[in-house]
Amino acid sequence: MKDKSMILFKKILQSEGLRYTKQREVVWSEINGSNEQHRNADQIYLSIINKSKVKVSRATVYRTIDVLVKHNLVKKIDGLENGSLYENRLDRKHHDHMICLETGNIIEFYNKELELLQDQIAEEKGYKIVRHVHQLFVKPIDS
Amino acid sequence: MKDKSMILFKKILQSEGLRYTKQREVVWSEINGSNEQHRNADQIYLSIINKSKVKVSRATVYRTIDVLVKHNLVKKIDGLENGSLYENRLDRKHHDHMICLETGNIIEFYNKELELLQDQIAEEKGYKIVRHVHQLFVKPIDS
DNA sequence: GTTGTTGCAAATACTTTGCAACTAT
DNA sequence: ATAGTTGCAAAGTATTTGCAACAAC
Repeated sequence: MKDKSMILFKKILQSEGLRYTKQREVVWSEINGSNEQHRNADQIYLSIINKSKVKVSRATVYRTIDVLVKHNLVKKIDGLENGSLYENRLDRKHHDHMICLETGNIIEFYNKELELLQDQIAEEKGYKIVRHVHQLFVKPIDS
Repeated sequence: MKDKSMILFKKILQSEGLRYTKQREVVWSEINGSNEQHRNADQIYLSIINKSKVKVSRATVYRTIDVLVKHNLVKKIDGLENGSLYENRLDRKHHDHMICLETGNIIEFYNKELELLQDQIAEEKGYKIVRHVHQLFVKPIDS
């Protein structure tokens, strides 16, 4: 599994004419292997620094994430207050996010009807959706 | 109309214990009076500098927009590449945005069914929506 | 050996803030 | 007169970039 994802990553690097390096490996393995699904670049960077013996800089974290996002291994969540969050996308299906304003907790949701409705709205105006951002900022019902 | 919106703004300033100044007036009147519905802070600032005799700084534009956003006279559109856009919200009904990736054009849309579906999704998880961001990044169907 | 990659520090872009001068009340 | 407001320039924040040293092929 860890192996499969790394092979896939290598193929992507190849397809882009990029080299396979320890730094790139460790960035992808940190994102892909962590239970933390919603972290910013700095959290990912610090996590690597703490547990990995490989030296990696913030610049390289950002540069590697760019490649991962481009090839849909990682999803970038933006539109939040302070920078973007990143989540592993490999073997995960599409979903959007509900962000609790009281706890900062992030809840994932997916609704097929809603997705279809979106497509339809775009189509009616003569467009097709390339990507979308759908975030619900919420509070617990009893608050 | 211009008058009504300014009276409302004065009331809001009062309610916040803020003073009515030429600078604040001109920022709100620029946003409320313009046909341009999707501008960033700098565009609004420059537009004021060009046509108004009142001296206003960028800092004041940002500070005034904060008040306007807080009181729902202005909607902040974020999650875009470079900074936020602002639109007049007075006497306008809720809508979301479709952003054309080819032209940068912004198309507004509103779909009641979609709004209800959203509420329902949040409710199912025990939350109520405070605000939401829904942006469709699109391309023309024939491209 | 050649060419891509890295870390660093500086640059960038948008926005916020401290402060002394100014202005509304 | 007093307390809030302004403009300015500096600081802040997240991310990107130029470049010399370095590593993968």
